[in-house]
Amino acid sequence: MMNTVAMSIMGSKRMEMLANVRQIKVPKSGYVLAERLREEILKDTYPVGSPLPTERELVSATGLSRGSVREALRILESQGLVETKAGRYGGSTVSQPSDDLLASHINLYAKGRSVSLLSLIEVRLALEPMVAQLAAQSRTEEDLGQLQKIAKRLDSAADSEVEVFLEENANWHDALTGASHNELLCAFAKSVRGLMYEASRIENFASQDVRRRVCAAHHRIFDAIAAGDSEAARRRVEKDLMAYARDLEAALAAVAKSGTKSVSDV
Amino acid sequence: MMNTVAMSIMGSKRMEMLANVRQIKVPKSGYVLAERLREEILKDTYPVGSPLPTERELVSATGLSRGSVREALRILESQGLVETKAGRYGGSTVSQPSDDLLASHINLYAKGRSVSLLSLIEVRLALEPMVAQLAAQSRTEEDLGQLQKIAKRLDSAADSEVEVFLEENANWHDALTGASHNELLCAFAKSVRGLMYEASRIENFASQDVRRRVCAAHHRIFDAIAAGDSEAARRRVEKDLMAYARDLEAALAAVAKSGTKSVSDV
DNA sequence: GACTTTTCTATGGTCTAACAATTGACCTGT
DNA sequence: ACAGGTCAATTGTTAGACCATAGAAAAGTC
Repeated sequence: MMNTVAMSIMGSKRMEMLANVRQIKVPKSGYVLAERLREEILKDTYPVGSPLPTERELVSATGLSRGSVREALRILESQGLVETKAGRYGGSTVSQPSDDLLASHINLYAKGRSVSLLSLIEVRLALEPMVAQLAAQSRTEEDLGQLQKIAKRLDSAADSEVEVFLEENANWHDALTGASHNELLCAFAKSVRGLMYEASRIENFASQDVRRRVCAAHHRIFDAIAAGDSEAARRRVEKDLMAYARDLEAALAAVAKSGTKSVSDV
Repeated sequence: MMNTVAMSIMGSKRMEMLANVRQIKVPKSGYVLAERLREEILKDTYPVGSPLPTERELVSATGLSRGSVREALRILESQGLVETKAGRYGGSTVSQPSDDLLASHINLYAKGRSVSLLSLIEVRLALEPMVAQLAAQSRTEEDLGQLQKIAKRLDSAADSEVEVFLEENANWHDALTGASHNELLCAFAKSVRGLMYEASRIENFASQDVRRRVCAAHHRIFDAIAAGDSEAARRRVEKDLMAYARDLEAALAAVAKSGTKSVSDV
């Protein structure tokens, strides 16, 4: 037993210690390994395709079990940093995160958080005018050829199947985005466009009238980009996008009387 | 043995079949489970915090081994869709991908692909003017108070330690970004800013002169946002950012004679 | 010699079984 | 009322085995 004086002293000592120890975080072994490997990979001394140690080598190097090693590899794989192949001469290799992977993470974020359609439009309104501006500055002859080829297909699809039109329209936008020659901007723009596409296709929104207007708009944008007039390209895209946003808003108001539309309502 | 006639018949049959089977992809079991759970989670019928089945329940429900189930959970965890806690009454629960998680994936993309500093500036130039514009439209009184508080601390840090200044500057930008009340735009802007911060702090770029100019710029932006003048806010940010880009370019040109600067050179 | 086919084998993919560590609820004594 | 101990369900981790895959290399065939 202890008297009250001793206890109060201990109490104060405890307080002192508490201030120094704080929260202790004991990470799981798989995450620790993933972290180490990630650092090593990002040091950039290993070109894409370089082989990582085999699972069994990692086991003996780390002292962990194969299960933990494999969990680490799954984490890195879903971050796009490694790829794994089975079979002899298989194994894990260093990889670069793909556009699609980043887009899928952005999608998960937007869907998981039920981001509103309005927010998506705002983001698109931030990205796409810049895309057009950069495309006007950086486009190659090949970019122009590609755009023109798709525009042709798109024109002929304007009067037929909606599905085909929508797909070719997506292709056209992807080609335009690619012409900006900015990977990150590209990845952002593509995934936001994909999200809006999902959210708006349900509405049966693309009437023939709308489709004709879209084609006309594309031609004007193309001309500005072909001429290298970045200011005109930006303004055109901005204007068209705002018109699109108004149309979409009107269509939604007509259809839905039930709360805010969000990307998860698909 | 078989005669040549029979063989040629078989040959043609083989061709027919080939056209129908195509490429067969055998996915790993963990990924299949992750996919199913992801769909279920995204159906949005489960609020954040809902418990998933325990690992052993998943084992008996799917017929997979615990290892495969755990790999599936690690995948979902690194996508921010579930959180897992140990202990009794622990287990996995539905979660929303956090801003930070999305930012970290964007960072991995940019670092893994060695995105150039120029590209980052371009993306920022797309995002931040829109952030300011939206902030001017949507800012609450609380947002303004927060901004002003941080601006005060920033002003007093302008003449002292660079580190403190940089941190408060980041805080100010985060507060501004938050005032736009657009989660996705927020997440984009924050991570791109973080990447540029990393890439530019090395350069010892924030001279006292620069710091003073930054503070003055912030005040002007604040005034526009407080007044609700979205056009002015947008123009100001755009102008300041372009000035910043020029300064940065000059500083880099002065320092580095060696190739293109990229975010991986840290 | 140029080609198919077979065999070989290191690698990831999967399963089983067990034990350790964790942690919130509950009980118990004071 | 409350500090501490006990309990039990759950994740964390390991060990060992076997299966499936897929390139290389060897063997066979024309």
